[in-house]
Amino acid sequence: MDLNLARTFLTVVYGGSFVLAAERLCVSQTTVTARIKSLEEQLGAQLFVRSASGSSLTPAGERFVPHAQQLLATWQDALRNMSACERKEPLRIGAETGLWQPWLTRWLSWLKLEQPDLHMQARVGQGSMLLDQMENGTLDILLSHQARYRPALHVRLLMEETLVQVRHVENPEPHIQTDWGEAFRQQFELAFPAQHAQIETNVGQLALQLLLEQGGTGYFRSQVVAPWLASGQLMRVAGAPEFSLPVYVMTRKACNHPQLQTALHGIGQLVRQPPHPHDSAVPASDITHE
Amino acid sequence: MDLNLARTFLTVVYGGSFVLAAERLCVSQTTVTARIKSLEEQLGAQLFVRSASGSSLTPAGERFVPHAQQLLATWQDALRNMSACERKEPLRIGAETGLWQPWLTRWLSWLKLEQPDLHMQARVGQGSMLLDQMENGTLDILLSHQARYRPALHVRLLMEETLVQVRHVENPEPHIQTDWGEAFRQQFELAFPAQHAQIETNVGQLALQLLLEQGGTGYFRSQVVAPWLASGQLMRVAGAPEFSLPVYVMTRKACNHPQLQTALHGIGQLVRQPPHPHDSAVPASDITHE
DNA sequence: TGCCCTTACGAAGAGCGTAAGGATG
DNA sequence: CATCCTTACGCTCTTCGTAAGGGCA
Repeated sequence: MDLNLARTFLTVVYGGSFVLAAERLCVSQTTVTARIKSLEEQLGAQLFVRSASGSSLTPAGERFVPHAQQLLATWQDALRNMSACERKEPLRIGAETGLWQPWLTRWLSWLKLEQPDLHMQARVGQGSMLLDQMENGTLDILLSHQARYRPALHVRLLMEETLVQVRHVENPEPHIQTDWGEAFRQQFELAFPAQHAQIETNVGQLALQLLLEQGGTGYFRSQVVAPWLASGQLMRVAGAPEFSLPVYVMTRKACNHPQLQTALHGIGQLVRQPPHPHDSAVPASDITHE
Repeated sequence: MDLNLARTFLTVVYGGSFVLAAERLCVSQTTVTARIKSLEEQLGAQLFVRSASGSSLTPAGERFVPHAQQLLATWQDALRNMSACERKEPLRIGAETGLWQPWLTRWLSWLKLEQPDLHMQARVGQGSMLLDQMENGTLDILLSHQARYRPALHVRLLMEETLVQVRHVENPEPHIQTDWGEAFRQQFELAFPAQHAQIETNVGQLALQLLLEQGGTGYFRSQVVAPWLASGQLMRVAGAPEFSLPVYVMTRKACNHPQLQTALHGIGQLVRQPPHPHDSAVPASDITHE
């Protein structure tokens, strides 16, 4: 029995439906189905009554609730107790400016859920500055678009995002340039040798907000702009090349923080998940929240 | 976190070494290493001090013991509570005579460990009789060398054992014939048309015991006789053909006993494991225990 | 028809065993 | 140098996501 099953069970209980639980747990709905099914088999009893309006507990499910709570509570307790005597030094996590949304934020909340008592320190900044900190030993783990290979560092390619050029439907001006890192800059200058941006920024969300309000053209991560492309507010610029934007996660080999592996595992999980409904379904509020 | 990790942890604690824990859990020793390592990573603390004379708890490990116990106890409690209101009808398990050792015995003890409160009924007998019971609906799950395909039954090939002919090193007489089932009998008569056995039995272990004490020749499962072949008490009969002996597990599709899946899963696990050290290392005592 | 859940299936990852190597008394 | 544990590697099974289907208002 995996404690994930108990957690999934309770999430369904609290939410009242598999769909909602899936969202809260950041997994697909079929995964919730499979987990509940597995739990039901192990317990030898049906836990939920499925209906068109959601799922409600059977008597057996009702009786399992306190046990599930106890299991999770015991585990949390154990985590607390263990980390209590461990080094109090925080796990220092860095992310390049373009990456804190949504990856760093999701990552931190995942970590907080998983290790409630973990002391962590999050920094957002220029890639090269953070890379220096990694080498200094003043940063433990870094999310960046640029990799720097050193004997003391461990580099892993997390994923490849795609940058596409989009424009406001009505007004293609001004040209807004986002600093997506050194590698992108080089590629971009090769593709558009004579182009000079009217506006430059180092935060994608800022550029996007400007573009939506004032009009303009610029490069953005395809996942991020997908909802506006769908709604017709933005459109792809015909003929503009796409760029690939790798994301690396780096760690110091010398870092022996006990939760380093946990953190690495967590970010690995997150990037494999599809864009969360919340992230794309309510684009307007996403922007205003910044 | 999987509860297996907690169970493994406690087994190591009680036994004092990874090797011993591996034996008790019927897994390889590297598996124990991996599980403990995983647990240590999730807890962010080292649990054992490894030494040449075994493993002892670190302070952190010491503190984790009660939590691990609590986790397992809670889960056992949940199982008890769930099955308490379930049908009281026992899960009826059958096995053909040749299969109760070692498979049925291991299976039952695994089930008892996994589902302490499961009410079960074990029957050993002639394959055809048990097959009839399956069709009658008076048996839920059956381990047999013969398959019978019926719409109401679900058949799965569990594994293929190999029968080899062996003889006592000094004395090849008498010829002892074990009834390994219908399929084997047919194959055997094809291979040895004129042969008539001096002694017939329907229990392999009985034949083996006779053969070891009195001398003789006969067909046995290769895994079972391996230790005596190695020790030189027995030898293969040159030129004698090998026979393949399939093992099927059958279930009634109509059976909705809540623990049926658990049981199926368990036997699937067991057959994938190598012959347990105990089973082959101490052949003499194995025999006398019967 | 829309919502909620299940089934089928392929791909990625986890778990486990074998074989070989390091440490420690 | 024997015992106990770890590492490396390959295989298998599990798990998860995508796509498609069923039941119920």
